[in-house]
Amino acid sequence: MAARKKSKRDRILDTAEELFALHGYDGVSLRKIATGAGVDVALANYHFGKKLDLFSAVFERRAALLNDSRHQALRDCQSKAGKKGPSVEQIIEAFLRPLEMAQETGDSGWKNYLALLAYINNSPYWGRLMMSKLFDELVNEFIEALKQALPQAEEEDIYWCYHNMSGALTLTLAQTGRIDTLSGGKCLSSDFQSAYDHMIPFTAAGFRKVCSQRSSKGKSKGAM
Amino acid sequence: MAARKKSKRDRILDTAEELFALHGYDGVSLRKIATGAGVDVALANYHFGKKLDLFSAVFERRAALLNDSRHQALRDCQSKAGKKGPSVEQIIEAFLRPLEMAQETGDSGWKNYLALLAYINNSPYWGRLMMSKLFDELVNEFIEALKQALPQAEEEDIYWCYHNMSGALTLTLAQTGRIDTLSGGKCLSSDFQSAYDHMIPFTAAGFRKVCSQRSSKGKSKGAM
DNA sequence: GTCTATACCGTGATAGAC
DNA sequence: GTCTATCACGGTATAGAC
Repeated sequence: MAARKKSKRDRILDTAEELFALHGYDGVSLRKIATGAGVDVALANYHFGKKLDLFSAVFERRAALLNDSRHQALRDCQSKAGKKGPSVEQIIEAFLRPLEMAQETGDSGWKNYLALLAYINNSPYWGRLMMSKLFDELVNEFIEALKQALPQAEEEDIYWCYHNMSGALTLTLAQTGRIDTLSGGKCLSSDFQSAYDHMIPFTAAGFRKVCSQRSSKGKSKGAM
Repeated sequence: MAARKKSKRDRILDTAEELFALHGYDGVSLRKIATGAGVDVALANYHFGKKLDLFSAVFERRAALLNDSRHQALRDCQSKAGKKGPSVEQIIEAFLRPLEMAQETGDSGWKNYLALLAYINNSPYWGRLMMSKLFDELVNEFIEALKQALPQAEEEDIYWCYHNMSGALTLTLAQTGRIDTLSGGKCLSSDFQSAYDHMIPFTAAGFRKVCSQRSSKGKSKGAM
């Protein structure tokens, strides 16, 4: 590992990323971060200011890279698909596979970052505060593509399907090991390929089902 | 509200439930809980012992009730279905609707409890520690029923589908308001009926898709 | 038995001295 | 960049009031 070649600043970010992902914002002290990174307590403050600013710095560090690779995956599948546009499956593939690839790099930093993303996205407090600024633009691109792939769909249905997909993804990113226990070891949270190979057809089928039946909202809607 | 009629002990549990759901275990102090409940700091200690024990007490308080109503819903749909057994849709309905009903009681305690469940289930730390003891038995009943409804399915596929369903549910329970923002107010986290009316066909379609195609594990499997 | 007041002592975030 | 002081906050135990 070239870990010891990293600057102290980067080691603080890496350690903070790991600990915040595991214990959340309040479960981690600057002292533990400093100890883990092998630096003095005050250095985090010197580089990043307040604890909250360090948290934001960690969250922002990899966001642009992630958005770029997902954006690029969408563009690729769109140009491959030509004028008719990509299918639901292809769009979802573009939305999800870059995350699998990030988790599968040997770099545990990406695994930790994505677990942190899961923590933030699932939190009523942090989700409201921090998700929109970094991820709305990208998500809206995908929502637009999905609307075009499902032209008969009601807008609300698309958003609810996206919500369900996002939930499945979030739990996958969180790496809780729950599926390991439930399945008696037959499935593993750490088996990313299996996770995404199942998640993609699962969510695509959900989109197709919900968005093909006219108005699944339960109320009395008429037209087919 | 009959809130002022509650015992101090119950007010501590209610306040702890609300604050833990919003801020997580470490984001809440016993002093804030005491203040919120209108009691002395030491009273939580008197009734529940350590902070961790209070956390567990909150988590355990409604678990049996919840398990009972879901268990009953499964039994009901099984006896209604007769010898052929219930469909995937009916089983998922039995798994999810009791949660919608709990969220829709005027009692905000259930909403808070289920948001806390989302926090715990999505946490790599707490999930490992606390989910199995209270919920494995019930989940395994449902997994068994699903296996019977999808006899051609590989066991791993069932578990991965359950994982995806659990993720969609978890994000719904968390009440993050993210869908409100993304949809520009067209969909609301607080609109439980819409949430479950979409989640049920979405996840059922996912189960059917993944569990009908022989082995979606990606490797070179032949048939279908 | 239920509850309050209070004390203890560790931990934490942050700022200022070096 | 680093070390150290400060000062608030937090978990918990105890003594005793009601």
